[in-house]
Order: sequence, then C-alpha cells, then structure tokens
Amino acid sequence: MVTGYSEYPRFYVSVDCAIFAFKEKRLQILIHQRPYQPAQGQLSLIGGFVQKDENLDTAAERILCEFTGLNHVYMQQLAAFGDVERDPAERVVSIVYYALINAEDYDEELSHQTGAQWVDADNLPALCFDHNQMVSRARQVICENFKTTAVGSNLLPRYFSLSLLQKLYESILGQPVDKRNFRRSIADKAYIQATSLIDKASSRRGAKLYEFC
Amino acid sequence: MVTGYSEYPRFYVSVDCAIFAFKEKRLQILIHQRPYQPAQGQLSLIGGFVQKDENLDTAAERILCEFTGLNHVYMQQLAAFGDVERDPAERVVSIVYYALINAEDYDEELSHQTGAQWVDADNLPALCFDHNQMVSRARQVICENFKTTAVGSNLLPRYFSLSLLQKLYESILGQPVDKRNFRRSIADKAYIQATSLIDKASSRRGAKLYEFC
DNA sequence: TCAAAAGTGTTAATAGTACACCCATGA
DNA sequence: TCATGGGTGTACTATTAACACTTTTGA
Repeated sequence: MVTGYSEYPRFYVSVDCAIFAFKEKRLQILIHQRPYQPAQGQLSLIGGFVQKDENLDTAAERILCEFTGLNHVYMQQLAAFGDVERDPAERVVSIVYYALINAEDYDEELSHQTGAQWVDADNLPALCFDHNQMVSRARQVICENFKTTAVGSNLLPRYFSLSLLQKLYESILGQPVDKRNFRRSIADKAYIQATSLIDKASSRRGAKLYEFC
Repeated sequence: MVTGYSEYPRFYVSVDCAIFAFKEKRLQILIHQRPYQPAQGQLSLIGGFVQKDENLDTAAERILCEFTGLNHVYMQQLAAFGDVERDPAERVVSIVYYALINAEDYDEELSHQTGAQWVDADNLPALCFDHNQMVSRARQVICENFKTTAVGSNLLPRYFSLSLLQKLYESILGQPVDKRNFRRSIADKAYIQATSLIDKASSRRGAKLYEFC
C-alpha cells in the first residue's frame, strides 16, 4: 500500500523493564550489565528491542520472561522515553514497563546466566542513559497506584504476616506507618484475610499469616 | 559506533494528540480527516510523525502548534500504542499525548486550513485505528489528575463564573456535583479567587467572576 | 410577575491521625 | 528472666455527603 510515510524516519524501539521485588524486607530492582555497545558493561534495566511481529506488551512479557522465567506477572506500561540523545549511538525510543514480582518465584539460577542482580530500590547505583529517571518515575507511579489497588499481592508470598505487609507499605510509600492504624486499615480490606497459619520463623511468639483472596 | 542494534527492526514513530477544550459548556476534542493513506478521509486525532532531530515532547508541541497555533500549552504524555496491526499499512508506534487548551485561544481560522473540527467528547464518532481507545484512556487520566491538580486553569477563560467551573467539573468527572458542596470546596482553594467583575451575559442576576492565581 | 440562574448552612457519617502498653515465647 | 517481635483501643480532627430555599433582575 502507498502510505506517504516513506519520507519519515524510522527508529529502533526498545522495551525497558523496571522489575521490582520485595526481598529481604526491602524493595529491590533487577538490573544487569549492558551486553552491547554503547555503554557496554554499564548497569542497566532489563531491556531489549521490539521485534517486527511483536506488540509492545508482548515484547515486555518476553523480555521479563527471559530474565526471570516468569509469565503472567503484574506489569504495566509506564511511559515512552524518546529524547534524541538518550542513546548516544542511535535513535532509540524506549517504552518503559514496570513489573512487580514475587521474590520467591524468581529463579535465582537464571541470574548466573544473565548476570542480573537485585539492588536496593532506595539506593540505586548510576544506571546508563535515562534509566535512573525511568526508575524514579516507576516508583512514583507504583506509590500512587498503591493507595487504590491491591498491588501488594504481586510482591508478597502467598502467606505473609502483617508486619511484613507493613514493611512493604513503608518501602513503597517511603515513610513509616503507624502499626495500629495500619492494622485497622487492613482489617477493613475485604481482599486480605487471616489464615489459621502461624509463622514461627521471624519471632518467638509467632505471627498470624494472612493471604490475598 | 558499532552497536549491535542493526539486526533489529526500526519502526515509524508517530505522535497523536488528544486535544481537549471546554467549548459551549461541554468538553470537546479536536479531530480531523486523515490526509493520507491508509484510512485516508477517516476521522482521526491530530497527529504526525516524529522527526529525526526531535524529542517526543517536541514533536507533540510542534503538531499541537500546527493545528491550534498554540505554544506553552498544558500537555502530557499518555502512553505508547504499538500493536502490530494498529496501522494496517505499516508498523507505527504512536506516542499519545493529551492537551488541555483554552477554547478562546484556539484560532478558528486555522480549522479552514486544516479541516479540524471540535466534537463532543461524550459523543465521539468512530475514529480510525485505535484512536477511540486513546481518547478514553486520556479522559480517564484527566479525570484522575483532576482531583489533585488545578487542571481547570488550562481549560477556562481568564475569568469564569462558579457555574461554569462546576459544569467543567461535571464534564470531566462525568457526573453531577452538588452545588453547595462544590462552592464550599472552591472557597477553600487558594488558587481560585473572586474578582470584582460580574458576568451579566449568562443570567439576569449576574454571576461573580473568578480567576486562577 | 415570572422565569432563570445565582447564591447560601447545617448536620451526619466516614476516614484519617496520634498515641503507649501488654503478650507470648524460646533462648 | 529477658529480649524480641506480635498484638491491641480510644479520642480527636478533617473530609465528604446529603439536602432546599431565597435572591436578583430583565423581559
């Protein structure tokens, strides 16, 4: 078909994923060393190029799976980053996604193959290009959505204590939360319910475990 | 520079703008007939292709200006739409922006040149490709942001009555608002203040005019 | 004089915030 | 017995929601 598009330039389109997990009671992000030029060896979000026959979402899912082994993960598009100079070598428009995964599900074996590593989201090293900006935008959006959706279910193990859930809240909101107010607010939520299980690992007394439903 | 990118495909990258104004006490959107194939003549958001030396935001501003004559307008990136089949002719990834403009500032003359027209946002005709989806996403986001920001200042004339402001709220929220509660909530807002002007045009009694400050 | 839009308060319910001590247990 | 994390209630404040009548004035 004759389109009249041909006078316009075409750009590489990449997907970068800010993959978050709640590990060791901290919000962490998966990064790795860029395997190719430019900025080869610099730290980078997980990313890759969109293929000819792939939707943007499909590309994001493929890339997430390559690095985590996971499918059917909570993942949302964040924004497009496309400044002319963002990649010094070529014009690349990057579509950024963020994903929230359950740390237990992540296959640590994979990190040997991929060189990926978890780093503290509150203490990120310098990443290549505009990747630090991407992460801060992602954190902001997660924080905003957190208040209105049951986002925690994606980051926590099946059964969790209220203390752990509170630490997750505090990690995401970036501020301490009052324990009694927090527990009352949880009690109101229909999508979190107590189980009969007790976690004896993290305290002498043992903590009641909850689950999302 | 050798990048290793060359094996990957490159795509056209377009910008589509959902340009909103509050005209005749209704939220309206600027559309036009697509000037080129495919879908030539079908109704479409205002859009164009990103140039080699343009940031995405810059492209959006250029396109907005071409169709409205306006610069320095409230405009935000919404999302990237990039499904393989969204444009049946070529692979085009579209970065969607929404803009809020003051109807008084829009140059109606331009619409003769561009063929652009305003249509009711609540009663959109069928647009080409995924443009209807783009608009509904934009409306949703505007509605969410509306509660937390002084977005109204972009859509209203310099001086406005509280009735008009209320109609704007109702148009954006998509539901009626209680007049007394509304007026109290406005009275609390530091960024809206009464002037000594009276609008005698829209009622016999006359309405006090307000402004953003 | 009347139609049409402008303007005006009170009450009740709900949500949010601040705050400190006792409990159960294994080492 | 004691250190550690688990668990609990009340009072105050702020926000939101519901609700109906009077005022002004030009035609």
